[in-house]
Amino acid sequence: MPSRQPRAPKADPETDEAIHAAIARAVMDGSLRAGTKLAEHRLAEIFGVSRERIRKVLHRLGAERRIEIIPNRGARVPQPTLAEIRAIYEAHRVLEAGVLMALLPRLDDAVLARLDAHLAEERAAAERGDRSASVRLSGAFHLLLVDAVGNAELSRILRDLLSRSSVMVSVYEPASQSICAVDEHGAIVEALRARDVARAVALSAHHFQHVEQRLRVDPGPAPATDLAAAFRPYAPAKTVRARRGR
Amino acid sequence: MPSRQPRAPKADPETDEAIHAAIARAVMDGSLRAGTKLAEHRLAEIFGVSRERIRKVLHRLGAERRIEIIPNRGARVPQPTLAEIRAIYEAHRVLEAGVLMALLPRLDDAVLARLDAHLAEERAAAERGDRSASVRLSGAFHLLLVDAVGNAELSRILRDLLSRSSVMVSVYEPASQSICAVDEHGAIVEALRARDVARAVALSAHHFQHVEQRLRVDPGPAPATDLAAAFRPYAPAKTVRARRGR
DNA sequence: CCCCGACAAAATGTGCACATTCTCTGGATT
DNA sequence: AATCCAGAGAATGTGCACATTTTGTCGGGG
Repeated sequence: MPSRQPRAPKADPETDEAIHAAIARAVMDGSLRAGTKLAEHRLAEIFGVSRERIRKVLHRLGAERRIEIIPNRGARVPQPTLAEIRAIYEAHRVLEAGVLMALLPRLDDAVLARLDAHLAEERAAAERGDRSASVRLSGAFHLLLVDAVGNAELSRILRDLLSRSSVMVSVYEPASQSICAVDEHGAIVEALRARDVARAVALSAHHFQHVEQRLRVDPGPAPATDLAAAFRPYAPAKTVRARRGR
Repeated sequence: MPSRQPRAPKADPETDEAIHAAIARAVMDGSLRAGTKLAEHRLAEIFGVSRERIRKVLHRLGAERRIEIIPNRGARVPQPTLAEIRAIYEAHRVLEAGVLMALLPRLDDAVLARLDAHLAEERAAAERGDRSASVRLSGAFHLLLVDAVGNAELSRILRDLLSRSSVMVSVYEPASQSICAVDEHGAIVEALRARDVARAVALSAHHFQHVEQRLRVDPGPAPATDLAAAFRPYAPAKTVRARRGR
């Protein structure tokens, strides 16, 4: 009975994390078309792991609201409504208003120096025309603000919102324009330096409304629907079989 | 070889939800001492289900930050530091400041009427001396505020914070005092009615700081550590075996 | 007397096989 | 001709057995 072969001892403790990050990234940067089905068996083949492991990762992603899981019907890449996306931006805006008010008592030269340094980075990226870096740094600016408050809970909540809003940027945001105008970030910092909270809050709200209004009404063309292609850098070549002409 | 008995076909679709709710409640209302180990096998016995089902529920609770899961070491009832609890209250306070500002444009007679009705309920509970209802209604007041904004994301975030802060109330909150002074809630509503946002925000902040300062430094006596006893209403009697004199 | 290493027991993690549910296709009936 | 039902195929859900890791204990050495 125990004709059991030794079985590959690849119980990497960080494999789960890698798969989780890979799927989260693919969903967030738009490599996978909204509505694409994430079949457990396909993903298990692509990543070369057992189905149970994929299953666990998928459920975790579902709990994080990064993908959508329907009982007995599997996981799908979510297809958020424009209204839902605006709701996330609005939540971010409301939260940041509170953050700015809470930040005032903790605002010192060190924090302002860090913000100035970050603004310099943002301007450099904008001048280089590096859109990818601009998007990343633009988000990091808001994280810098909330981190300065020194409350881990707040940082975690805002980080979550930010990661989910960045999902849709690639779909709903017109590529021709830069995401966050650096000047708007700079204006917020100046208001903070002058300890004018009301103005900082107003600038922040205006900033977010600016971003919200720029969102396109209809989603852009679907990027890709082939799972294997989306995860190519992570998939061993041999596991990418000829896909069925479904 | 297939001497497999039919096996109880109890694949209730709502069993998971019931177990999840039971454990969440037990953790949140303090039936289980902070630090208590939640062994999968014990819980499986108590609830009369397979270990895998408990496992899934436990991991979900961990993702929701209601319990603490350490890889290869199992799940425990979290033992938050006073600092962590204050951080949650602070996050709630910062968030509510933003909520109050966002609420102003949406504030109409209907919302004010709902708030007034709620205040009446709170006062009634306080006069009855019904502490349990007071705690519940006090939390519901803040939910009412955020729900009035009409943003599902904000409501979800605040609901999560509230459920986690209510965990610790039973541990760190002195039982002799009422949780939220109804008058403080009433004052916030009055400030809103006068459309004086600055005052409403200040009152709200003062209110939360009031609650934070009342927290006891040292946790109270541990209520219970016996899993079977904590889940008694959910556990079939026969599964409650004589506990090992560990 | 204290500390360290190894062994044993128990708890968690994982893969596999089976059960259940859903989807899709093909055909018969109204 | 359109609709509905039935059956096959495929995908998800679940329990079980085994592997791995951790923890508590005992014995020997410093």
